[in-house]
Amino acid sequence: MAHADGGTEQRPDAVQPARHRSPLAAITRSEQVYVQLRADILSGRVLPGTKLRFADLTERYDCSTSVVREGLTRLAEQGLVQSEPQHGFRVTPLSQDDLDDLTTARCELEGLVLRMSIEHGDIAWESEVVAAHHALDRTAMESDGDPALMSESWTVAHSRFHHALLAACPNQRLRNMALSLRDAAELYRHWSRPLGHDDHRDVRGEHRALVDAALCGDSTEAVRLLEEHLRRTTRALGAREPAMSTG
Amino acid sequence: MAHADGGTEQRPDAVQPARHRSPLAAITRSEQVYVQLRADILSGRVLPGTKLRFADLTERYDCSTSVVREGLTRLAEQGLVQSEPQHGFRVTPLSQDDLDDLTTARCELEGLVLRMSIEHGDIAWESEVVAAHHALDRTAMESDGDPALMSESWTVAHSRFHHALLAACPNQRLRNMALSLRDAAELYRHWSRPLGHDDHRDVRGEHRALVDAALCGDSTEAVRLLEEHLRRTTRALGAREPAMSTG
DNA sequence: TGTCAAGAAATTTTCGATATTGCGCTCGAA
DNA sequence: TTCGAGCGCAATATCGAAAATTTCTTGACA
Repeated sequence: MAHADGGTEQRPDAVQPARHRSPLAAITRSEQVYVQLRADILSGRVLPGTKLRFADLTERYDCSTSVVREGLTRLAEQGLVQSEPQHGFRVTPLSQDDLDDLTTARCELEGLVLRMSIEHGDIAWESEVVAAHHALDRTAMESDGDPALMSESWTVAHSRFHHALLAACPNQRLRNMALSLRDAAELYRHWSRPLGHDDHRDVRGEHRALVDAALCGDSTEAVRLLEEHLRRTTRALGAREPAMSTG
Repeated sequence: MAHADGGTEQRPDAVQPARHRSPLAAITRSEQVYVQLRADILSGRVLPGTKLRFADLTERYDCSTSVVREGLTRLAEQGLVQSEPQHGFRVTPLSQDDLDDLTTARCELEGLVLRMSIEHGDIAWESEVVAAHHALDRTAMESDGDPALMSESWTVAHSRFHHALLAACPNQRLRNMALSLRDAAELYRHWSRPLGHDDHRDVRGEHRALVDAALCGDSTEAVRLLEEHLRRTTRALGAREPAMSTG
């Protein structure tokens, strides 16, 4: 399995053996491996386009092919990996066309969900938005180690902030679809930023304006700001090479 | 496996052995079983809420548990079946709340996709819409055997018509999401109609008006008509018992 | 030198069996 | 009679290997 970094084998293995948990909270090996596999892809530990071989994965996650296969199947259904019969799985490659499509879809759908969220949000929702924004605002965007890389903590805070904004949408289906589009976009955010990014951008300012509009209940303005936010990100990413999928 | 009818064991087995097909068209057993399982659920041959036991399914589809499991996993990811760890899978039960959510989501998303489709549709698209509508218009809604049941051919024609309407949307992600919502709604259409349906409705008229608006390029009117169409269906279905999930 | 076929190696897919978990039953004690 | 522990059955989850398929390698032949 080709990893971005050399040897981050950090598998938390936080899940306790079954007998120590309540029966209802039972978690299967498949679920664990699926979560780890998904995290490894979304956090950028595996390059887009990378072939995912069973032999590698069973060793890495210490389980049988069945379990790996189930995880990959789920991810394939989500579009995070691609399945080609008799040829196995690979992390979905990046392409400019796909990014354009993705951005359009997000502007439309995430905009819609944000509007619904603002119109249905209560005080608890507002609180969580404020809290998430505060945390994001105080987190450094650049990584300590390498200034060209995004920090892990910023990524987490950023994700939490946008999730918070959408959380009050009463329609679970629409919300989940919007979130899955965010996940798909996460891949691009990870792999494109080192190549070309817009230094003139005031990302923090964009987030602040978004919060202000949301808390005022001005959904139309908030949606406008969100779309601008998303398109700016796409434009920054578009500066990279047209196709960076590796074999 | 509890089936709606007694013994429709019709497994086409249309797929030829591998050596007779080109390598690229290779189809795995998993794919076949997944397609059949999906069809069995969407076409209403399995009651919503039904437990899906591995022993039954492996016998029915003549394959091992792994293959069945993969199919069920994919369907679970789509929301057509539910997975409860250590308790197996069951066809997603129907509920009034879920139907309301689903209808709202469809009005928003399918409306959006229809608008994009109309605004991007070319002559070939128009032709397919006209053709699909003609076929639908000439297909009897009631089944020959039992007038209370919808005919299989009408269901197919109806699906093809709505797919045709959306086909010109240039954004594949949005289109696929809209189609997956249609699939989810298919379950409700199947299982609710016998219980209560609105005889005063002019479904054919609704479809005709939709086509007229679409071909005129009047996307706003078309979206309005589509939303009305969807909400009417929901209202008709809402007349049934609140929860018809079976154990 | 280039092409192609045959065989070997590598990889995916599928299977059948084993391990594990959940559930219902019996049985004994309070 | 009721409750709970223990036992056995049924169903799911996981494994490891066989089977099937693709890919790579090699060598003969033009």
